[in-house]
Amino acid sequence: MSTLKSKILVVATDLFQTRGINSTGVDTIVAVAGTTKMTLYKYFRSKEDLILEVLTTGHHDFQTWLSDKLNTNTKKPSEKLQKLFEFIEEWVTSPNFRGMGFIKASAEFPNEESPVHQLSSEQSRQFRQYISSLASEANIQDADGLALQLSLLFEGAVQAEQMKRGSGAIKYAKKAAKILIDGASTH
Amino acid sequence: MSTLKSKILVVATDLFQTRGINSTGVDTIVAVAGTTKMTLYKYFRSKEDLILEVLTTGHHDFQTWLSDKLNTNTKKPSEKLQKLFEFIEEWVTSPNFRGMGFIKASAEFPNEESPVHQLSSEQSRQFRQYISSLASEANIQDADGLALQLSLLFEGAVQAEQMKRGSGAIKYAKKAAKILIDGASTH
DNA sequence: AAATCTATATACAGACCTGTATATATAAAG
DNA sequence: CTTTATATATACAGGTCTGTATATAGATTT
Repeated sequence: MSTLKSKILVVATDLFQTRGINSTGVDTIVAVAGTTKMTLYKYFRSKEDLILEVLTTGHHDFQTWLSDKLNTNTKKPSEKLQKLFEFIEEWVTSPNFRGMGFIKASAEFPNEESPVHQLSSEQSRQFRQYISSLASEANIQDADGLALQLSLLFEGAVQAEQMKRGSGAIKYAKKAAKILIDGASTH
Repeated sequence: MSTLKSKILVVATDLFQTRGINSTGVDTIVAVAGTTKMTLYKYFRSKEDLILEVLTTGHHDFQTWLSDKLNTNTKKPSEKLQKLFEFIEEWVTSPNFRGMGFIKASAEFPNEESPVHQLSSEQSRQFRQYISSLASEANIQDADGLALQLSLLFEGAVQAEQMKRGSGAIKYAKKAAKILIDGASTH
């Protein structure tokens, strides 16, 4: 991938997260990236295309990082679920953290017909599905229910952490997750 | 309050919730409300003023409804905390439910200098504070911690319910809340 | 050295948005 | 009936945004 294209993606990810997607014009993006609109529109057909690619890249990076981390550091399925929020905390508090795109995107694009809404909604569903599969492997009865609860904690904590770095929300989310996982495991 | 003004407020609340705040122009609001821009700008100095009033009204309505409900239906402090999510579920699943304004607003206005961001952030803090006071009265040690956890569940569930009515998220949030409250009460 | 590819600089069309100005209707009150 | 207050209709100024058109500079290849 061209260095300019990836530079634009990085800058857009950052600006979308800190200033909002709709409030960030392409002029601002190219100015910060140190290029021009002509170049941006060479690599992305439209701003919507850029948004979709930012979302796709961010989600892919997160999912890859998380499943790698889980697969290399744990063996037993039950352990994976327990370690999940450990790694999420690590991700969220890392300097590379630029927020979870789909959380903000679904709020800024509430129209269900919007491709941006559809993608972010799909990514949210995928992540919940991933948690649910971990819960299933750990022999938890209501895997979908637990996955939904954990995703509520996750999305809430990420949003809080986005709004105010070092809010500590993720710490309490982790504690809550442990309690919920333990509760769901016993019956 | 003039009927036209309240009509504009109701319509704006609805459109902000379903289409997003930034994506809803004042032309659309007055068209749906059956009036004109001149009238809107008579009652609201600017669109930002309208947004702030929508937020204030919505939050006030919710807080009033909730504390009334808690005060009339329960006596013991510990009961209030237990009943909290019962009533929240009732609120969220009621036909009148038009979402919690501050959740969406804080996502659409991430700039900390924005008055809209400041108000929505303050409302989120106030609600958390209210939960914390309930927890304190129920003699829970880490009242702030539990309040943060419950607010994560609440905000996550409301957002999920906003995005897809009847998602059932609030039901699982309620179950999770019960577990967390019980856990925090025993030690 | 000539041709080609990539990025820049700049201007602009067309759309949309907020907020205001002006003129008109309607209805209540003196 | 006349005055006054309230709402409408409509047009528009000024700004911002996306996306494109045009001309130019630099660098690499032939």
